[in-house]
Amino acid sequence: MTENAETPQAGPERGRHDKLGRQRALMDWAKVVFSERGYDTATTREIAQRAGCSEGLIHRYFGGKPGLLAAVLQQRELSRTVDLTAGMPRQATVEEELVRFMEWEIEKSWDDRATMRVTVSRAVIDPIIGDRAREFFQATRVDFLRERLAWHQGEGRIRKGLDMGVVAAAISGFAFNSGFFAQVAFQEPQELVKSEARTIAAVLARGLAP
Amino acid sequence: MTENAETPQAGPERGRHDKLGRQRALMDWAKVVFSERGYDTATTREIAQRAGCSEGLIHRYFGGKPGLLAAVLQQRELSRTVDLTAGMPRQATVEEELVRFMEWEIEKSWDDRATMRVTVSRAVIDPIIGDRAREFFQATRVDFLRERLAWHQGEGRIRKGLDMGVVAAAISGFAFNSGFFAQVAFQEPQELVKSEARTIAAVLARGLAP
Amino acid sequence: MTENAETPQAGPERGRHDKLGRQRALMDWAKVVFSERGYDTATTREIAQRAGCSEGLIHRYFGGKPGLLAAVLQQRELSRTVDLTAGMPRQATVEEELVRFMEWEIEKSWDDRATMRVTVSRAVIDPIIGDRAREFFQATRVDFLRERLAWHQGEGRIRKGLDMGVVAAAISGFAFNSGFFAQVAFQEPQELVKSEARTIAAVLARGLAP
Amino acid sequence: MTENAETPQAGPERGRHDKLGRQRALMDWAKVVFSERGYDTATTREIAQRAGCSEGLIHRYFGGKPGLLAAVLQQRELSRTVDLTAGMPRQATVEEELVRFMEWEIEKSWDDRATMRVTVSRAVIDPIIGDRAREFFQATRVDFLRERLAWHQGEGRIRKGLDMGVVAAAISGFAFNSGFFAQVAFQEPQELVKSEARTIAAVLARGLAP
DNA sequence: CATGAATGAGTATTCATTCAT
DNA sequence: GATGAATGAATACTCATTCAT
Repeated sequence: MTENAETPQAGPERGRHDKLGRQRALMDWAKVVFSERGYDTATTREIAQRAGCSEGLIHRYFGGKPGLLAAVLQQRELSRTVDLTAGMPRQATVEEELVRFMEWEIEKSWDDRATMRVTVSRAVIDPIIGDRAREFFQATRVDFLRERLAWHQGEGRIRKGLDMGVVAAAISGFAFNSGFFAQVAFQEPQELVKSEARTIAAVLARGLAP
Repeated sequence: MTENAETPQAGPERGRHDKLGRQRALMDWAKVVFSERGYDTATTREIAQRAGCSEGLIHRYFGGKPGLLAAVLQQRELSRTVDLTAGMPRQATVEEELVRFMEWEIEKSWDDRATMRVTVSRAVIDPIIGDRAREFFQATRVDFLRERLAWHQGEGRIRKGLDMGVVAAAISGFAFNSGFFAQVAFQEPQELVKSEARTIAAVLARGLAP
Repeated sequence: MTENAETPQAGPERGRHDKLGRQRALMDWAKVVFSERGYDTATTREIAQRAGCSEGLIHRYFGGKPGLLAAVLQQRELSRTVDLTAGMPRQATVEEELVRFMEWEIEKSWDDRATMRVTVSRAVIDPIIGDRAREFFQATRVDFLRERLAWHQGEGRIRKGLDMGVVAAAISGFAFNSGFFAQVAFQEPQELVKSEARTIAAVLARGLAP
Repeated sequence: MTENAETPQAGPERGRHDKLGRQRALMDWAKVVFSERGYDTATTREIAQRAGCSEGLIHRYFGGKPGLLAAVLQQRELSRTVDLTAGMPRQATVEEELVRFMEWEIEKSWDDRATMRVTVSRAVIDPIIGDRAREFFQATRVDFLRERLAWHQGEGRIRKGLDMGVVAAAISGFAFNSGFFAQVAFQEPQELVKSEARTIAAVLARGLAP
């Protein structure tokens, strides 16, 4: 739940050969600077300075400022998907399944709120980032949740006739809204957000039951 | 459902003295341009050109680009709560109530997509705008919905013991997500979004029932 | 025969509104700076500074550095063509016609050697400028000379059966070589160049005679 | 007539120690890249990449980009006068002599167009290179042609009283113009250029005859 | 010796803002 | 009051060169 991005590792010593270390430092600080200033207002110069290396590297390694944002976004979602699919065991009840899913989203959203702010702010405007963001934010999560719900449906805990794809999409959207909008953008306290999520999970579970 | 903001009135004839007409044209086109390009990427030149007047006026009237954004953001707050309370009669069932509420949100979000893009894109980054946006996007709607749900609860159509404030907040968040994110930002077709909303409304209504 | 481009008029007073004056100053100083440093090495900053106005104007008025070069080139050739066709009366003999033509080319090349240096240096490499330069350098002059020679041929001073188009092209090329290459690039003294031209004109006239 | 410079030998295998091979590869590709892009626009990176070795070597071997250009420019001076005098037997008529000379120039210019582009593009701007270029392009050829013409004059095929030095200089200039400018810079088809040259050779021969 | 990672000075271009007309 | 010409500060990106490996 801590914001690990606020104080990235210092980059490699000046002049030393360390491509990987510099790429990492650049991406880490990009997250910070982008989130402090917004994508447009952030300057490649500041990112490079704080990462402790030369501006040109941003262009050499990532193909410029837009490439850097894309790289940050990608890296973030890669690690998150792994985390989602690996880290969450199946739950015994639908309600518990939904609660876990929402809590996970809420916590993860908080962890990298910095990156999410920039990404969303940009996605709303730039269709390229928008598409990418949708894929990242939604697709993997909806797939995951649909599979879980379908399994519960198969086990007879959800009534037949409901399309789990649609339900999963809707619930995933709700979770995203809680995690990002309510919590990050509108700054509601996490406990409140989570409690709302639990309430709604209960209602939904009851509504889904046979 | 038509986008009234995409083609604002052309401003007053060039060179004519018409302060009010020019201010309106400038603000109308600012919404469009800000929403098309984002605040930073938008240029005062383009706004002025499309509004049919000179760049200098943006500074004279609004104190520059930030002032213009502020004016746009502020103006919007006036007009919306009205139609919400006025235009929507109480419904006989909870499901119908939720369906209406969500559809209204989805349609309004579409009509207003230009302004919403600007606002959200900024709100996500700038906490001050974020606060204002929350109040506007959420508070009024949550109040409205809570009152409605409480009424249904009083009528015995929703089981006791549930906090309608929490439920209303959650549902309102979901509606916002459908209307703005799914539909506007991620460009899903309105019919799909609405159909998802109806499905989830049914599930929720069932979950709320005594 | 003086190089008028070396000390252009000072541009308009700073801040004054004078679009035309600034365009002129910019073009005048572009000639100088381009010729002093070469196209690539010249900087828009220096051009603007010496012209006494802001860098942005180069982009607003001419569409950037390449546009500025093109503008300079065009203006120069425009005035030259007028000069050529207006200023040269028909001569009584073929030899005199050729001598006059060559001397004109040699003198004009010297007058704006600065611009020619840049243009040629660039034309050799950049096909766009190359094509344009060929048109300017050759087409108008070849047309002019062909017409003159055809007239002499009609008068019986040149033998039938020779294609005046081919002859004109060749002679024009030779003149260009004398005026620019020998004189400007290779720095041979003008008198020597002219005397060579006169000699060859005599030989050619004799060779063309019936 | 084939362009041997356009596809130089690939350099030595990567990482192998082969100083001489690398120097040659670097110079060969420098000619090509300089001529394709011009000196300033060419990048050491591209040259090194195409030569198949690392950028650093350009600095180690040649002392940087300017040094590489100097090396290219210098190397060329060695090889050309030889084939001129060796390869061309005396002709029986003046016209044939001129035709041969011009055709030789046109063909050589084409073969060497890469180097010529670089050289001319620089010579036009840089007086030092200009001087060297004149010596090379002109002096040797003028000497050669003067000797030939003087011989024809001695044989009574050219009228007395004409200064063969002046005539040779003029004709050599004309040949240079055809070979380089018309053909290489302005991209006229070689056959057209040659045919023009033949026409003018006939006219000149006739003009020179006693 | 050869590599390629790293540098930083330098450039064209953009744009909000000012101000002469 | 309205215009649009002019400004200059700011920015992403390039590239010759250096130097750790």
